[in-house]
Formats: sequence, structure tokens, C-alpha cells
Amino acid sequence: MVYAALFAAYGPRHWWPADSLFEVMVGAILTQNTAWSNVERALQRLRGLVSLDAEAILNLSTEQLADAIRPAGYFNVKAARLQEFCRSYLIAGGLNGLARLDTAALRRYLLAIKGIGPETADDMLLYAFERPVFVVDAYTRRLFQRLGHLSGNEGYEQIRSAFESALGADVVLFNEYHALIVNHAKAVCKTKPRCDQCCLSEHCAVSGQ
DNA sequence: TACCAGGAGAAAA
DNA sequence: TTTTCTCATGGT
Repeated sequence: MVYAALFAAYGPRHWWPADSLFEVMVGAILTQNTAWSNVERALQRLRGLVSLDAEAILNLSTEQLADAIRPAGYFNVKAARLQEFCRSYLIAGGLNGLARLDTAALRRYLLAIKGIGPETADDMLLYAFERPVFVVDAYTRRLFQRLGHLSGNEGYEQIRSAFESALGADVVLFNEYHALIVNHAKAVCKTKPRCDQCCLSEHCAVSGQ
């Protein structure tokens, strides 16, 4: 089993790296198509400017916010998305208001926000709201494609439901699994420059799984 | 210097 | 409906 191999290689990851649940959601938007190291720089700059809450972010001009999150890349796009999310977050009653929704309703609500796609919504659902939703990202696709479990033509929802059906609704497992996949990608990237060539090589923790 | 990285939405075909 | 383009910084 891939999970067992990853867990044996890296141990528990205790994700997501953030000081608050709101910060998890901000990080989920900032990390869109971006390396986490750049997101950390952006979060640090943003923390240096305002407290990390929805009201404070909305009180900034979009230009101020964009400048603060510049290291995360796509800063103009992400500043607008972040403020759009903050508006919807407050309208819904913040964390407590959103937490009252069942998982399907919460996912629909998040996906209806401009700038929140399936992966970002599922990051939030799993790591901020502790809902049993499997996050499918580029690392997941790449790893399972290399292992021969995916062809590469599957859609996001198809992969997500396949994982959820196979694993059952287990928040702790989903949390660790996704974190381990990300950790693995970073680990092999350190060893080899090209991730897509790593998962079948001798140093790979899941080779042959 | 060139290429790549944890996505999403709009425009074009 | 599907494919292509755009957004951008930082590391190697």
C-alpha cells in the first residue's frame, strides 16, 4: 500500500502548517500553483502588515494586499481572490457559520466563491473544517500516474471519489495521506531535480508499491 | 538563461 | 464542450 510505504518512510506529518484555521484557508488560496516556500514568505509579509483575519484583509486596498503577498506570485489575481473569499466568509458568519453547514453544502458554498476551485475548496474542507474530503493535487496525480494507478486523463472528481471510496471517510487518514504525498514529492525533488522521474527510482519510498 | 512549481477563470476554438 | 491562454515570483 502506498500510504503504508510513505508513512514508514516519513512518519506522521501533522498538517497543515498554520497558526489558525483562517490561516489554513488563506494559505490554501496563496499556494495555488505555487511552491509553499513562497507562500510562507507572503504570509510572513502579510502578518507584518495586519492581523490575519477577514476584516483586516478587507480593510486593505487590493493594491496593498497584492504588494504584501507578492512573493506568492500571481499577486494581483490572488489579492482579488483572497478578498472575495473574505467577503463570502464574513457573509456566511465566519468559521462558526460555515462549520454549521454539512460537508456537501459547505463544499458547494466554497466552490461558488470566485477563485476557489476544487483543490482549494478541498484543502479548506479537510485541513480547516476536518471534513473527510480527499485532496487531489498535482503531486497526487503525478505520483499515482507514475505508479500506474492513473492514466492521466481522469478528472478531479473522478480521482477524488476513487480515493474516498477506497479509503472510507477518514479525516485523519486523508490528512496524513495528502501531507505524506506532498512531503514525498519534496523529498524526491531534493534528491532529483525532476519529480516525474523519481517515483520509480531506487531512492523512492514508494517504488514498486 | 531557461525552466519549473500544490490552480483557477476567461477567452478562443 | 473542450482546449488554450493568462496570471508572476523565487529556486535551481
